[in-house]
Amino acid sequence: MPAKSDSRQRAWARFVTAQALLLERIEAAFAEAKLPPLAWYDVLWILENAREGELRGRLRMADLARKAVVSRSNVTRLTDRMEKAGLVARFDCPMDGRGTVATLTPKGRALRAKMWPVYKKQIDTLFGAHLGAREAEAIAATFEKMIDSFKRKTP
Amino acid sequence: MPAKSDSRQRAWARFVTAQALLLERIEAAFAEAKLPPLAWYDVLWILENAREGELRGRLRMADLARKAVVSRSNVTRLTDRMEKAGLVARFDCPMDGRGTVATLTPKGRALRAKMWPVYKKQIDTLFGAHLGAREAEAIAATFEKMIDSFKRKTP
DNA sequence: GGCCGTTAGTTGCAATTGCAACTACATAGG
DNA sequence: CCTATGTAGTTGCAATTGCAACTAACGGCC
Repeated sequence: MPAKSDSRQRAWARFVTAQALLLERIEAAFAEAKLPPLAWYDVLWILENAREGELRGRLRMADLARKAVVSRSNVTRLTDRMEKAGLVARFDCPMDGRGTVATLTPKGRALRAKMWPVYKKQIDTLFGAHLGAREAEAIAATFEKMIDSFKRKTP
Repeated sequence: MPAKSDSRQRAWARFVTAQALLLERIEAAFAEAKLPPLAWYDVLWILENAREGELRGRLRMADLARKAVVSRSNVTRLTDRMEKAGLVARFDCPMDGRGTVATLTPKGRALRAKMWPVYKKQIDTLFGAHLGAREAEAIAATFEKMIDSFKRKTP
């Protein structure tokens, strides 16, 4: 955002600011409801939707890290805390002696279900309310392009 | 992002993921160029563009915090580090004995100028390249709406 | 089979962050 | 004028985070 910024740069600036504001508010909403932070929700959701994988609901730590967009060491600690809270379980990977797989426990599944309405409400009022259906699709498609192109560069 | 997610929720999910990936890459680009993190750039840029204000290039700490979307305590530490690095200076606010104002030093201005090309390159290739001019304007306008509506709720 | 370069995950350590408590000052009301 | 209430900024402390170093184990190759 220099003095003369074109529309793309303005879009970037708003993009960053909007997300910072909304995430702040979402975290606050979780905290008010005495629920864990968004990062936990992400992990729970990723694990819950990992059933398509080869390992039926189990996910390698590195895959979890990639999907949640956090560092591997961060996933380790995150999983530590969530395991201590009884939300996920870790097992040795059957195919790879070095590997570890994480799964959701029933308690973890229940917590995700409890967190979702709180999350959804924030998404709807802060984000969705400002988007037409067509616009939402366009934005989803555009960002998906960015994500794909990014991953193509860093596989 | 539940099982049946409408387009707005998908848009939100992509929005969050895209930003996490891009910010990660941008920080890496700054680090590779031996430059400070993005948070420093933000502060430098905000201060450089604060000349419009009543205080001519000086900004109250709380205003800086609001514009950078960080907590007040965080602004204090951030400013501490940047002051130690000679990039900003702090003075007592003339209008308010409790207040402090921050300004850019020449060195700070120079650093921002040096960081911008690195930042711009990342924005252009990771973000701008996937946006048509019209689309960029739409996105900028939409996110601006979100930000404004948000601030109206929390003034 | 045994060695070598890679990869998976964890851990130590230092840096960043947020929340809550605190000090200093400002402003309103009596 | 003086007290009461609120605000600005900083700081202590605990939690989260990333980077780099480490260990264990895979896979190719001789």
